[in-house]
Amino acid sequence: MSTPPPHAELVDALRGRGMRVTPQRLLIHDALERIGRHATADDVLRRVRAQQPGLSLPTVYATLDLLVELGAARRVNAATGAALYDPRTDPHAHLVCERCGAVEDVELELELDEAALLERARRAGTLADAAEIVLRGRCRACAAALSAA
Amino acid sequence: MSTPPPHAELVDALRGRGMRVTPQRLLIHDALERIGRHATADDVLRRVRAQQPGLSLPTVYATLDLLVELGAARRVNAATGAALYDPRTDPHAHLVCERCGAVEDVELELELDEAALLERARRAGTLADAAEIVLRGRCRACAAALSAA
DNA sequence: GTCGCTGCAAAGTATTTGCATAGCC
DNA sequence: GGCTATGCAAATACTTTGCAGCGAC
Repeated sequence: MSTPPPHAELVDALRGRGMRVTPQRLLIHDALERIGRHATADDVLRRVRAQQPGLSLPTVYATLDLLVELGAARRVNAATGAALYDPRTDPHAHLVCERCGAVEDVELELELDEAALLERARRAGTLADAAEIVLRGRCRACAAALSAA
Repeated sequence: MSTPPPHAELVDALRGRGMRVTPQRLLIHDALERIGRHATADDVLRRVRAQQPGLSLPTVYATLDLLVELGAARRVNAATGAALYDPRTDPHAHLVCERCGAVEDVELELELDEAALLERARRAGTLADAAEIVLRGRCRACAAALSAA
């Protein structure tokens, strides 16, 4: 099979920083990847509980924040109550639907993607290293429902 | 004097919606304008307490959210703990300094301002009506301190 | 006079912290 | 075996809600 060694990158990143490779970290990383989209700490906990019943929410928070620091995830503050952790690390925005509450990915374009924002911030004298774009309005489904009415 | 009638726009907006013009609403609006930059609900409360000792935090939250709805302020989720309310309603981004915790304005450019993001989101089938851009990194002062070292 | 807004208190939720133990290195 | 990460519990912090009284209209 051509399956790459699982977690290879995460293990390397941890080892490279002298951090420990624990089953919790691997499971949480795996769970977020499998969910495949932005999820709350609680979502991740529920997903992992089946395989690791003892796992605790503080550990999930600590590990997700660690993944963010390692560049393996992003934290999204949609202000929907709980923070979201997103396994996608490529440039894209999030739209919070004010009708149904859903959080949906929106693809950016080159000219207005996050790299351009970081570059702009640097020209303003800062050292920005991450950009988060949150839109509010109606998601595709709710927008379609509205225009049909 | 050329001083415009104070609160004229806010009063009109409230009346237009059949809402009441209360001293609390005028004071909170005034306080946020005077602070002139993003402030927490608590910042606003402290600012107003001198003139209106009885004013309560729930009223401040309700009123600030009302100002946002009326387009007289914007809510910024910097994830620094408390939400920020910003009297500036023109397109600009916010940078959260990961060294000193400060939140600083960053001016955008036409090509990547919020209108462009909304337009992009509409092309993706949504009905986005607001965009919030939060950068993370080092503010100007901390960036300068770093490069001096 | 009516109905919406305010003040107070309290609840609810998300996230972090402290400390003892377990387990990776 | 040392020292970090985990699990548990509790604490903290922000924001919202429920309800009674006041005041704008």
